[in-house]
Amino acid sequence: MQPALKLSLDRSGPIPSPCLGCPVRRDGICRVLGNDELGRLALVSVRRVVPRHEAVWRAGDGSGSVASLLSGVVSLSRSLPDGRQQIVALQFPTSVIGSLAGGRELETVAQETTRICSVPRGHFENILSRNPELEREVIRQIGAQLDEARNWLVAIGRKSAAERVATYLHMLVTNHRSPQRDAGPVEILLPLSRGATADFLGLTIETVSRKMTELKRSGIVDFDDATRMHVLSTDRLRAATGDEPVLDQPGSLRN
Amino acid sequence: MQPALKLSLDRSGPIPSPCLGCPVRRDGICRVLGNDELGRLALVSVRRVVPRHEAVWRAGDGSGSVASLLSGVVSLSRSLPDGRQQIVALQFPTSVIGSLAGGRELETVAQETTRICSVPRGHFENILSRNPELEREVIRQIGAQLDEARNWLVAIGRKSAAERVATYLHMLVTNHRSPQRDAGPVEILLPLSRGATADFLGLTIETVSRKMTELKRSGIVDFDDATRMHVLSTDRLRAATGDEPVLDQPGSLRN
DNA sequence: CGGAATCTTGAAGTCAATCAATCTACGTGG
DNA sequence: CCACGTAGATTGATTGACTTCAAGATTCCG
Repeated sequence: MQPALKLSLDRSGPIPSPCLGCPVRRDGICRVLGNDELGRLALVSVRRVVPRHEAVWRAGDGSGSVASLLSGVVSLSRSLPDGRQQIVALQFPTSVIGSLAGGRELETVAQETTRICSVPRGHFENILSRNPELEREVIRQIGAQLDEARNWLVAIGRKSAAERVATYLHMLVTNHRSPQRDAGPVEILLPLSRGATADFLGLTIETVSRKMTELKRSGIVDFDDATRMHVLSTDRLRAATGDEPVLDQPGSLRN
Repeated sequence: MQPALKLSLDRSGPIPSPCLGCPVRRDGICRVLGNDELGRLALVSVRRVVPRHEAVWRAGDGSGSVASLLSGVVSLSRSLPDGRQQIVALQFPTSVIGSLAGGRELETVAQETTRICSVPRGHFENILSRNPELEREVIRQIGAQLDEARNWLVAIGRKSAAERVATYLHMLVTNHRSPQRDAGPVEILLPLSRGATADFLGLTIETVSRKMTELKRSGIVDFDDATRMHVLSTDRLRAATGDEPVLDQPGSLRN
């Protein structure tokens, strides 16, 4: 990465009020904008709270918007005509969702109570074309999403059910405590219902449930209830994902 | 899309000689460059022929390049430490491959004799930062690849073996005769071996072979040999992909 | 022509799906 | 407050699709 270019030379002006104390100000896509552009963006942006299990927007709702995820978790999914469904991505805060390139029609559903900061597509594209730094940031974001989609492709295509579940849980751990060093037990609230988990992992509800029970019985994780998980050994969980060369850690299951 | 902006006002100058008669000149990513920039790009570009089944480059070969596919077919794949492999994308001519955003280390292998036009990553990024139109084109490309990866995620995660094979064959048909209207039998040379097809579809060689035989026995396609296919009914093939609402076409199999 | 890959085909085995209860959590209203 | 109803989750029994194992058949190339 290079030092910021001088193209948006308008770092002047006050921070627009809606953006003051925005939870995503530091890591979101808007961080590359000067206060001036940020102000223009803030003028057309709308904050919205989407309750758990409600659609953020419908698969093909015309014009479309681009939004930043402020909090919560959102699933992007696609269905076959006979109803089979696959979640193709989970989005966590600071991610951008909506009609950015690709334009594939994806069902976008809040899996937790979710707050977004939404901008009409046209406005976003205007600001985009004026801010090369923003364009590079968009490329970085889409690239990261492509990378992730391909990683899941490997998981869904080649991993066993147990490995997929472990991979999902391990991803939650990684997302939770960013790049922090591992250590003691972590408590994590699973954002997805068993059904959504199944749709994400290309499995059935029953299989997901069974594999979670196995992970629990083998002492890798524990559950207070269906959504409250304790990770007892991050190492063994990672070993169960199939992503690491096995060091013959006893108890690592692959079925 | 908007009419070309006046930013690269240097459409002047002669077409650089290597680009004269380039098979990708019209549809490749370079089409958005003026002759001036194109000339600079041509100076640092290298054409290369990669024989079937050879690596275009290795998973992590340092600096990296960005290349346009001139002809042939390339697979991008990722492996688990125990050797299980998944092809995460097939790339056809006009596509860009290499270290563009995402940066995930992917094994890149020619599945047919393949010609590429390659540029060192640094040079490409320089030209990229000078040409907003090129940046927008890159966003478009990555977005399309994201879209495709997600489509395959649905296929691998939720479709039966028979549907996956049909989807693959149908994709080849679609790629072959661009958006042309369907009609009589088409002959298509399968670019992937059975093994590579299995790695692409998340199946085994045997299952791929069996499903192809079933497709043949049901009269949807025919094979002269393992790689020379005749599509007898594009409609029934499409029906077999699972992507279309079924109109109760007799003979459409889903097992 | 011969030998090695690659592909096809068959038989047996296994993992995950399906079918079917049961259990738990939660919200509503009596 | 507890009975009741519903939705989600777990658990068990069985089925079935795909894999694995094992021969053959075919193609490719020296």
